[in-house]
Amino acid sequence: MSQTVDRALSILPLLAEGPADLGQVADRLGVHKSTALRLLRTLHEHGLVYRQQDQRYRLGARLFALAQEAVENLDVREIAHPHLVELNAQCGHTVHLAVYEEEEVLYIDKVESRYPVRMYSRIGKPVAITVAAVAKLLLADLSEPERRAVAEKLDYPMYTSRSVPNAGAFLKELAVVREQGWATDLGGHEESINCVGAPIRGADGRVVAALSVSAPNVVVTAEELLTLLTLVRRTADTISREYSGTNRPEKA
Amino acid sequence: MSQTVDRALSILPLLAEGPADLGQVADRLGVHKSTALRLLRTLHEHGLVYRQQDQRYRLGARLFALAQEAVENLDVREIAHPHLVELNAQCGHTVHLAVYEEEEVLYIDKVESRYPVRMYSRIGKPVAITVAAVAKLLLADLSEPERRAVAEKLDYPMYTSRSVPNAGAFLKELAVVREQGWATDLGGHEESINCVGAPIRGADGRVVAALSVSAPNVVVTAEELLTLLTLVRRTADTISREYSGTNRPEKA
DNA sequence: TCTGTTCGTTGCATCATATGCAACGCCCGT
DNA sequence: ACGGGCGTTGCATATGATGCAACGAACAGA
Repeated sequence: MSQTVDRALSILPLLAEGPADLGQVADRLGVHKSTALRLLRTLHEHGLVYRQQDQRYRLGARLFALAQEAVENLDVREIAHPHLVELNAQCGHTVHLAVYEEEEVLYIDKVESRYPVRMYSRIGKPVAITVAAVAKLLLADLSEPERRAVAEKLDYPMYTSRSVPNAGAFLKELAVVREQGWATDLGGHEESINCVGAPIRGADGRVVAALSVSAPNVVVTAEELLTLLTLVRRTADTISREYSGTNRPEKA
Repeated sequence: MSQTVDRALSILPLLAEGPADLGQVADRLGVHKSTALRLLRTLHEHGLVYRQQDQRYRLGARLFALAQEAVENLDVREIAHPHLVELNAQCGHTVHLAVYEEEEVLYIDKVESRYPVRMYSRIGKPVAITVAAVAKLLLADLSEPERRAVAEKLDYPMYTSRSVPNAGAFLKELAVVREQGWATDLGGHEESINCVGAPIRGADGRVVAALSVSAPNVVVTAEELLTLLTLVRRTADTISREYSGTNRPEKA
């Protein structure tokens, strides 16, 4: 809506790909160098871009600080955190907390596994939306038309042979998840890793976040997965109760 | 330099404090509501702000994704990471990697302690600049006038009784660090935690990053700290060599 | 149910402001 | 010494951002 701001902001994803010099930025924006310069200067003043010694621009430090503050201000996260830690203490595996926003699912908290096997994931990182247990949980709660709309738009990368292959299969999976109130990812993202997840609901019953436990194939047998499931669901329910209690829902 | 962009970007730190509605944003920017609306809309289109159900604005998901991509593109981080993991494997404690940028020091990587005691820190979080070992290392490498300028500008919060109290003491400490080529934080941030750190240098000898090991007081005796020191320095030197080799310094 | 208030939204006329141009200066390589 | 590339600056133009005023919806109180 505001051309100037629009152009300025377009610079950020561009720099996220890697450092770029003034000319490159101007070209990719389709504007004159002097214009690009002024935009970059403004971004620089706000700390969003950083100028390295070779004069090329990179994304700047304030970006991290902002993302950091933002994530710390999420009330679900604050309430959930101690419970995630406890869950981790009980099962030892990696615990994730995720939310849905604007067609993306992203991790907002994580407690690392006690075991040497580590999952590659990071707070703020967009989740593999078509396969992750938390993603299924969050999307399953959308209205039927929304679910369809989103499912159609997604890509379905085959991380493994057990990844969800297409929109049809995904919608079917979402229906199951919606029905049963929990979700799994059985080697759909990484061959050797299974996850079990459960939804966290606000006072109005809508899913506001989802948590999951990720455990390596070798360690967790089918029965173990079942124990994990009950544990996970119990934790999620506890968080839901606490969240609904302390936190008035912002409108239904 | 660009008023419109400047105003738009001013909204971000404002929202970092917590969600705000249109009126609040307009007031704090000192502009008309319609103006604020257009700015927010533009930010929204780029995913930097998110509108929650109660219509208030929050910082958005893309912010995280951007910060994420940015940190992953740092080449020091990429090179250092395996060595940090190995260092962690050898000593078991939390390992941090940090860089200096625009008067801030921030963590860009972290390997968690094997022990249950966890430090509160997060990638992207600004470091307690006056006390952390990594901060001392990074600042010690600045030119003398720069050091003085920065030291004057800083606050010196007394996290503990052993925190660095003022600019004078800080500059003195930096001189020591500069001289000896390593740094410590002995309970200056958290009473019970000690850190040892060493600098990572580029081909031109300038410090490009710093790493540190953080260990709880009770576990690490004076002699143990010494073993950690040699281990830490060795790791840092290894990374320095690798970084200088593969990576032509961007100008001296 | 009606009324007053608050808050987000829209269209529009005005002019502040972002834009592109052209010229300059700098660094680097030849 | 010379030429090319790149970042930077000042300036005239008109584009596009701004504030206003009016509308509409949601809400509270009577």
